Amino acid sequence: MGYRPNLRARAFSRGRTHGIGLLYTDDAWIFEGMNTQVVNSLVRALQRSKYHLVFAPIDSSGAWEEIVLGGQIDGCFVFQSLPPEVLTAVRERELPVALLGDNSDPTMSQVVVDDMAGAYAATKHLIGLGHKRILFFVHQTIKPHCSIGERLAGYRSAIDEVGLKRHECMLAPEEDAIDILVRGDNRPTGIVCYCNLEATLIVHAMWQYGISIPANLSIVGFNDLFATKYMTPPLTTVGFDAAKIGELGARLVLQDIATPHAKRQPVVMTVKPKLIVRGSTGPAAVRVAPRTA
Amino acid sequence: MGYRPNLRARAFSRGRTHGIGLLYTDDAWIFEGMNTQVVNSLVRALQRSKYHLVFAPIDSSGAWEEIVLGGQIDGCFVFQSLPPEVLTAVRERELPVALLGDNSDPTMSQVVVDDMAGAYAATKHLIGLGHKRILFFVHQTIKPHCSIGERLAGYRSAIDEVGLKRHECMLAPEEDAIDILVRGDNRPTGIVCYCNLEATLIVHAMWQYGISIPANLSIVGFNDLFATKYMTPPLTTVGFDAAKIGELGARLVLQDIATPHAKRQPVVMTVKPKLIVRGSTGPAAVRVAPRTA
DNA sequence: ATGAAAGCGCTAACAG
DNA sequence: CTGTTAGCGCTTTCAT
Repeated sequence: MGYRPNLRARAFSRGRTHGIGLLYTDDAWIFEGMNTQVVNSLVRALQRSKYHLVFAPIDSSGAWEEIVLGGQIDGCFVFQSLPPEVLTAVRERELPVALLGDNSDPTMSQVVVDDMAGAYAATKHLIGLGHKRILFFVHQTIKPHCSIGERLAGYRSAIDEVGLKRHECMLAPEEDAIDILVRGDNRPTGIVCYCNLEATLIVHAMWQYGISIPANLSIVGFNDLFATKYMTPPLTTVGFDAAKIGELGARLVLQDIATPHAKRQPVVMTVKPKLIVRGSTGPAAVRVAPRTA
Repeated sequence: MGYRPNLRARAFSRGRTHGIGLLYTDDAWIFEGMNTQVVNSLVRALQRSKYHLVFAPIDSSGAWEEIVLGGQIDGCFVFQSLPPEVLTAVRERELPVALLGDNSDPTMSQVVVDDMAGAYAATKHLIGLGHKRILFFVHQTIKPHCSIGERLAGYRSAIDEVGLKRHECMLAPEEDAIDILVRGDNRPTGIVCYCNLEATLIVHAMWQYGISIPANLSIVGFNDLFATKYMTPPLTTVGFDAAKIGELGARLVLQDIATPHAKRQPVVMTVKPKLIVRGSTGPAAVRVAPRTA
């Protein structure tokens, strides 16, 4: 009979807004790559439970404080790492929370990707193709993040296992990597990239140098996206189910909302990545002299 | 002295949540391409004014009704086209609103991109390079959207202006476009793509056929993204300032919120695109026989 | 000027 | 089990 409950009054009376915050800093790039898929699944998973996502970028305006402390949200997601004062505020408010892509605080629920396993599989793939000199490369624009260490560990584990020599180029400009790939007689024939960004940059650079992929250089990346699938050549990459992260994360905080603070238990859920072999990797290269760019 | 106003109580008392809805359907792909930048700027522009974005995907759950009719939001953005009952609800609620990427209702405020000018510039660019057979291509996965017609009109206007023949391949699978590009003696030497998706697909296909770009085929796309900038070759494309769309949109609805319903005036704001010339276009091709894929 | 009080629309506790 | 009422915490109006 046309009656509509007033959601503001209900929120006031019940002490719940049915909003869940998404706390993130600029450098988390939540609107890039796989992250958008995580966010998308977050929105949908929450909507299914009659909740909505409240975006709370942490910036100098301090608007996040209003949101977190003012009772605008019933729980929140912490996207990657955050300034300590934000975590403190969340804790003191006893706000249900799930960390997304951050494992720095074992007392909080979290969902993480098994990056180590992913990088291990990627490196093993190159080793299996006969590559002996394999570079691990992280571009300088990548911000410090736990996955860097995880992926590096996976790479090292595979390399060490077969007694190869490590070649690491960490948080460096791509010029450094190109230098290593193009100069000297002992150039790497394979490269494990931190993510699709490095892969894209390197493919682009090699194209300029006339080094063909995978004939002369094999490349593995991370992240399975439209753009990587249609690179020339299509990128061999470590993919994972990003939507699952959102679903699991939503379940965690919704569960905690329904649980009195005292009986909440931090739980960590892991999503397993898998290697997707495409055209950017092949048997260890017969080397050709690079032409100058 | 540590006092925190309770936002729920304030929302109740004042009758405003400081939330602005983002109404969209699945097929609007708001987490793809330029759209993510629009959304991102929306979030930031609102936060600057102490508002927050409430994502309201229109799905079968009908959750949007609660949000729109239940007073969960003080205004909203309509992202591309929506089912008519949603628009009706928005209108009846007299909710301040701005259309984003949709010009179907002149009685509502809106911000649009001048797609016609963009496509015109793209086509003129190819004409200027001496191309005589220029194809306009929209992939089948693109959903009906006003920009398709606009871009087509821009293409036609440029083509007709110099008396060339139109070649249009609308809402077709890429196989159709490839067919046109690869078979026969009178193949197009230039192609205007609806967006970066078509450009990516075509570049990928031509790579398989051994047709080199831009030597044998020139391609112009739409959207300026990391992925298009680092394509091989880098894509000549029509770019526009997506962040501006969010800023203007936010201004429009915030303004209307501060204005009594009776005195609100629909205003349309246009953002001008510009052609970014990169490596995927060059002088009209000397044709080579395609090798079989 | 400052301070008291009514009211927003719902929920939950309580009385009948 | 149904019907009444107090109360959530702020804003705004009205009296002082």
